[in-house]
Amino acid sequence: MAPQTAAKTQDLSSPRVILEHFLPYRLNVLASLSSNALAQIYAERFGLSIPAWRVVATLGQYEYRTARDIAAHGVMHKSTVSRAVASLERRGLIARRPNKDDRREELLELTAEGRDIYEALAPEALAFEERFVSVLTHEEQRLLASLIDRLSGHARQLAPDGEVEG
Amino acid sequence: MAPQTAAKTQDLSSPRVILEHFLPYRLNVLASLSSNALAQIYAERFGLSIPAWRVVATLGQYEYRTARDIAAHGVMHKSTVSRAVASLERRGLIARRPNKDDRREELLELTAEGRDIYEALAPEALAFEERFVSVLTHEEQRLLASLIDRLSGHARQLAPDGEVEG
DNA sequence: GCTTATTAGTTGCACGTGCAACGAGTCAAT
DNA sequence: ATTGACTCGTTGCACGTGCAACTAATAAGC
Repeated sequence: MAPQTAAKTQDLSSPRVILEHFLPYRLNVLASLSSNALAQIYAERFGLSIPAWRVVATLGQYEYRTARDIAAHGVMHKSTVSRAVASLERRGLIARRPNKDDRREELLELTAEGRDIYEALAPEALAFEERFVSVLTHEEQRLLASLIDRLSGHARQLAPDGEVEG
Repeated sequence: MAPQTAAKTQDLSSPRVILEHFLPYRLNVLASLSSNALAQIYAERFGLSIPAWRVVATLGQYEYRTARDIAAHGVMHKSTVSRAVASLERRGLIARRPNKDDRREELLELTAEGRDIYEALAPEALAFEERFVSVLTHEEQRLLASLIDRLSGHARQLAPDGEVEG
């Protein structure tokens, strides 16, 4: 033991990251759990990848969107969206239509068949979410949502540039 | 309009998923934001992938662990861990030592060099976490942690089988 | 009008990852 | 001892994804 100071041996080792308490780690585990469980619904039953599901969900919600909007909104890389869009178009689930005002971009929308899938999927997704959060009271759900919102807003400032995989 | 009932046209369309309110989506976006920001630290400065960082962090915290433990604990696929371990071993950051009691498994530990990296990384990871959650009060942080814990426990029951990417 | 910078979207490439199949080791039953 | 079920870890394969470079279109500077 050091004679001069009362330093404990613990002080000589640097701080440790306790993974069970480490927020980025915990968030990723929880996000993966929810993502994978949800993916079983849209992957096994409709053959949709995660990005494809997001494109369908965005167009189901918003009617018309450009690929760029979906990428920014869904926080995905533009190449990821590009490939998901190409795949969905090959399957006849979405249609693209050039924007006459700016011919660089294309407006995307669900076809009738795509909307059928969305309308089959949406209730199941909502039902899953309900099961998922059923351990929390409504008040806790509301609180969690607001904490996530504040953290997300702050995190986007910390990582300012562009798209982030979601 | 239907003459008999006061049904609105809205009622004819199926329910929609509002992505901005959809918890699996929001969780994934937030997890990605934190993950990517954190990855800048250990990727750019130490050349570690996410799984490699998790192996190092686990061994930094626990001293000895098997690959299987790390996979289960870190919620990763065993092949993912296997490759991260192989890569870290090639770089001389971890060492493996067969378990004499059960020669199927190998005990992993950080080498001196691996520990150096961990000790450089851990304070930065903790500092990042602090910046990340600094928008929340301590009480809110504590609350968020408990909500995440309860959701994670519940989610593991919903998706019972095995490993989940983190 | 021309030149340069910027933006939407695509694609080749490299790489990380999940899956399934496999080898090696353990354990239980007989 | 032998068989069969199970577990730890590795690896071939296919595929999804990020990155950077590219095309086409637009916008800005002059």
